Amino acid sequence: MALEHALLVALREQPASGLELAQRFGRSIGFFWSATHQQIYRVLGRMETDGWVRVETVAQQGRPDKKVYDVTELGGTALADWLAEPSADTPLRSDLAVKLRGASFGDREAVLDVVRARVVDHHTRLGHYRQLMKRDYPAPHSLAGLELDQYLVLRGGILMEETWIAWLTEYLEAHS
Amino acid sequence: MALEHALLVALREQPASGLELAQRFGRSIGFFWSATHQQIYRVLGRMETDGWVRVETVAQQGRPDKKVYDVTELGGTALADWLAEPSADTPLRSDLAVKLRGASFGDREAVLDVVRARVVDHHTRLGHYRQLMKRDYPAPHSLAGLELDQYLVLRGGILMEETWIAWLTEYLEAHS
DNA sequence: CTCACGTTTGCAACTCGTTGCATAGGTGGT
DNA sequence: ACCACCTATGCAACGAGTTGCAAACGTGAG
Repeated sequence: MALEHALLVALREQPASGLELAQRFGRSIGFFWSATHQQIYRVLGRMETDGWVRVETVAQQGRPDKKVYDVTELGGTALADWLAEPSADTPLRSDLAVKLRGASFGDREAVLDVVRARVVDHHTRLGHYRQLMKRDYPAPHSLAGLELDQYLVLRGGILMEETWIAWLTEYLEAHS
Repeated sequence: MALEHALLVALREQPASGLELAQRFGRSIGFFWSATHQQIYRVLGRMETDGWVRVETVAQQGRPDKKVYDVTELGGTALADWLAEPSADTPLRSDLAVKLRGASFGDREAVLDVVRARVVDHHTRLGHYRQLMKRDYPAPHSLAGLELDQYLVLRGGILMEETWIAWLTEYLEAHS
């Protein structure tokens, strides 16, 4: 699918090793895409044989060598092509929504507890995002290009978290 | 993951055949969970061997027989158990977000076109949801139990669509 | 020196989801 | 009769994602 392309975007922003990519995915890009290190290694290998990335082994002090990947010209055009493709919108895949809908068929109070726990999660994440926002983009109106895009994606993460909280709160209030 | 449980919820609402389930997933429950008929057939088969559902072959006039599935007691308790489990929140997995972030590395105008197309999609879907809302739940405050839950999930679908539109609109405006 | 620990890379097995195709019953047109 | 089409069920193959484990390298503690 498109983990390839997510990696291309990440590597164009900054060349990195597999593990560094995995860590970055836990942060910024990971708002909208996640991947484990095993998956990343496998895909990087495939991308290397396809000639989308080149690799350079870098010695480190006090640590094993790392293999730093960078995007080739071929990879760059593959990315540009993909960016221009129409993208089908993926249905949400939320198991929590299924639980909300099915609450009548189990212990409703237990489901409400599950929902309350998730509200806490979303608040935590939202707090984290807002902190990033304040730290990295204190003056959004002066941004342009890559930085503006990064800001806008973080902004989307915040909007999504706020929506989850609003929705789940509405659910809890309707059932109280 | 939890397609099993989504099917249990659907079948508890109304026993159905595989194809009917696939069609319903294109609608109501499908706001937050989708599945093709092949996948549904496979999972229904597994659920039958596990004793979660029972099956009854129903003759129809002018059509091939269909196999109507219903939830067993064992399936009911499996569902109730799952409903009470905490549910980890799934990262969003949106390839559009990756494109937004990577737009600098390709043709920005092309990416904006992709975004505009998606805004249209979301508007279409939102219109559809609002129509369902008006038709099926004209008086939300009088709802309770299963119907209230169904209403609230549809409500969530609407909130999500509105958020997508708001976000993508903000993106377009920032780049104009 | 050895052992526990952390880092980086990687393999293997499994599950889940998608795509393409196949089969079988039935309708209606020519 | 034949063909095109719809409904309903299903198989097989592939690709994507997850989980558990392992190997290789280095540091620091005892």
